[in-house]
Amino acid sequence: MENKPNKFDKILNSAIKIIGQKGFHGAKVKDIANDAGVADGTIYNYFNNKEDILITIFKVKLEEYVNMAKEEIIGIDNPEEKLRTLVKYHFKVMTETPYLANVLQIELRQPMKELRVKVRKHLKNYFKLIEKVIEEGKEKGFFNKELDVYLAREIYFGTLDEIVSTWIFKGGQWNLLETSDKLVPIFLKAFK
Amino acid sequence: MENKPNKFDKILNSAIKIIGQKGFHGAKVKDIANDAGVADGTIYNYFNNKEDILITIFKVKLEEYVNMAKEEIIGIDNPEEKLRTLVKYHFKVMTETPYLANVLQIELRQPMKELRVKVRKHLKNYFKLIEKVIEEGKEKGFFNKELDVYLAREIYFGTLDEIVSTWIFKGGQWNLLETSDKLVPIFLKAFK
Amino acid sequence: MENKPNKFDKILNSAIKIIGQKGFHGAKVKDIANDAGVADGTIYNYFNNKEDILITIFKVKLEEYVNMAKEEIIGIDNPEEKLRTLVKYHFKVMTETPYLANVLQIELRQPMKELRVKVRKHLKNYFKLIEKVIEEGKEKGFFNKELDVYLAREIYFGTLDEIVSTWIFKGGQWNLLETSDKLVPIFLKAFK
Amino acid sequence: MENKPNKFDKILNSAIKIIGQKGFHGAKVKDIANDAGVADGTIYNYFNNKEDILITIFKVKLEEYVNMAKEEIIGIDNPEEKLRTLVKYHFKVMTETPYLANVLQIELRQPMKELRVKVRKHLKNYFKLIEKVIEEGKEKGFFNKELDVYLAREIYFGTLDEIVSTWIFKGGQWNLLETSDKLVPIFLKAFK
DNA sequence: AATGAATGAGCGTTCATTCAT
DNA sequence: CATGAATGAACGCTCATTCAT
Repeated sequence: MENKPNKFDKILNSAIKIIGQKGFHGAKVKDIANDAGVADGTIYNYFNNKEDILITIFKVKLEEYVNMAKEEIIGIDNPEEKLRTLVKYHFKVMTETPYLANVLQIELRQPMKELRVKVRKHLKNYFKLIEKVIEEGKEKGFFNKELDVYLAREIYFGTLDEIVSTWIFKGGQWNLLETSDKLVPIFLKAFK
Repeated sequence: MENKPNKFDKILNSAIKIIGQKGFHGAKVKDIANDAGVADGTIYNYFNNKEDILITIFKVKLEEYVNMAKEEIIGIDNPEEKLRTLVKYHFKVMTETPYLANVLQIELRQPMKELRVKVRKHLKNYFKLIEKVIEEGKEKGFFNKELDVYLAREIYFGTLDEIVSTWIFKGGQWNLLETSDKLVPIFLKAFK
Repeated sequence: MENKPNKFDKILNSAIKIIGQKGFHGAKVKDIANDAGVADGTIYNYFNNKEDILITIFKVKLEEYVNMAKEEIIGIDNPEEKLRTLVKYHFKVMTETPYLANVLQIELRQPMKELRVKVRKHLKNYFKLIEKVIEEGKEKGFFNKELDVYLAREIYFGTLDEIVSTWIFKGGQWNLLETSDKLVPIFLKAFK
Repeated sequence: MENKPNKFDKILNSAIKIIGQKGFHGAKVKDIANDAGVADGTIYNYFNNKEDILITIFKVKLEEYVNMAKEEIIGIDNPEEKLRTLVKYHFKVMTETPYLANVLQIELRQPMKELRVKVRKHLKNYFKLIEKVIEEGKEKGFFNKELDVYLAREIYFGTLDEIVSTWIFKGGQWNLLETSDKLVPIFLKAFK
């Protein structure tokens, strides 16, 4: 139970690093294997093929992310405060794991349709979490009763996505946490 | 005076179609040539290489887009009305030219860094247009004097981008114009 | 009778320049046409194909060379003096027309067998000229009666060829005429 | 310990054969792979690229040649005898490995300058060997004290090169060893 | 499980040649 | 004769995947 997980994790982390640096197409299986310190062929003992690696990154890391995000808001009652916490957490993770941020931001828009479907599937739980918070905000009277939850989630996620994209694009030159201080009040107004 | 532009346009439109369907990597030069009804080599009379095709799509089509968008708001005084018009125009174009929408939405996040830089460069004028409208809204008292224009533009663009992404992802099953009717009031509230 | 020869010569000289710089394979028909100030297609009004250009260079330039070389020794009786003159003339031409020297030195060893046959054919008259001088030297008692004329010609031509090759290879850093002053006495001893 | 050298040698020998027949440009990587009984891609496990194959031929085969040539003269004291042995050995190798002879004779004059430099580099040790023998001949009083060693080497190599070129060109119709019996005395006279 | 040599389909690009104008 | 846009066959090289050891 220890050898395999170790190697699996090693490969997965190397994949995040290499794909984050070079993109899915630019990342060669050999590069990932080298970085992980295993032979090319070994990768195929843990993953079906190259696509499977990417999909697994999304599956594992987004699940991790959602679980952590849920823990972050576990003691919070106020839906507005929950939202603020989620935004901060999003920016924090992106700042602290830049390779992963690159992968999530960029590979989410997979040009290969079938791959895109598989990849976006794992966002669903993240979307659900956000939608639940917004729903709760509506129920508790913080947000507008007429607010379309799905649209609000698109505003939420699209905005965060764009902010991180720009931030990555500009080389991560500023502190995203300060951005969240300006962003959250606007969200709250928007959803009122 | 007619042949050359015709062939250039033919190739460009075929490229939009094929790249829109299969993504930049999935689109083979041969596919584009076949679709345009020219020989492979002919493409290289009009473009330096495959990358150049993608960059040219962004250059030409975004310039066209921005020029048309500017015309759309030419007679309008009210900044809120301008914003509403721009949102509608965005959704209209995406609806009417789905292949182009695909290219713009997906290839904007090029994993190849150098290519991404070149591609995003041509968004600048679109960003400027939005920022100008928001700025004007602040000056005329429609929007909050404290509003960060760049952040507002990221909300605007990120949201539209995400909405269109989801819409494409779901196969374009609903009318984006109805979405705009719900979205614009939220933007206006957010920017107040 | 004037237009055509003009253009023919222009193309031929451009071909010598470009092939001399880049080699036969490296020289593109377009490069030659550009340098000659004509359209690509025009070349095919004067030459059957690219190979024909190279063959024509050898034909025209070697004929010119042999005719000039013959004139150089026209008033000379002494076969040793003739040999000295031919060596000097060889080095002089190679020094004064470096592009041509490049072509003759390098493209003579055409890897394409059929082309090589056609190219070397035009050396024949040059070989004959040398052989005649050596023959004459034997008859007049300057050279050894037992000397194999063909072998002597191979020594003569092979040596000059190698000297020029080395000289080109080293970037033409020294004066070939000085080399001839050292070389000729050795030839005379060898053929005695 | 046996597979890898085998495959490397197989590819190298096939390359000599194919390049010897068709020239460097005419030899397709696929041809070489087919002849060696390996897949195209396998070649790139042993060589960086096509150029590298040619350079390696020169490196390996000329090193082999020089080592063997050195052994040939190992027990010989007399520099004239050494020279005779080297000439015979040169012709013997060219006769026995005609493909290699083709490659060495023809590809030495690479039109591609950078490649030519790399290729000729590996001749240096052969040149040094000849020069050493000539130098020794001068010191021991067999050759003229005034003889320019580099020029003598150019005569030696240029002549052998031209003789083999002509011989290859004419289809190898006669015995080169007989030529050496006539050539060596001329060399000895020339260097006196 | 692990290895890494071997595979071979696949692709972007070049360029000699043609031919309608 | 001159043009130069169009052609399309051809090739070096890559790299995900396999499989004998």
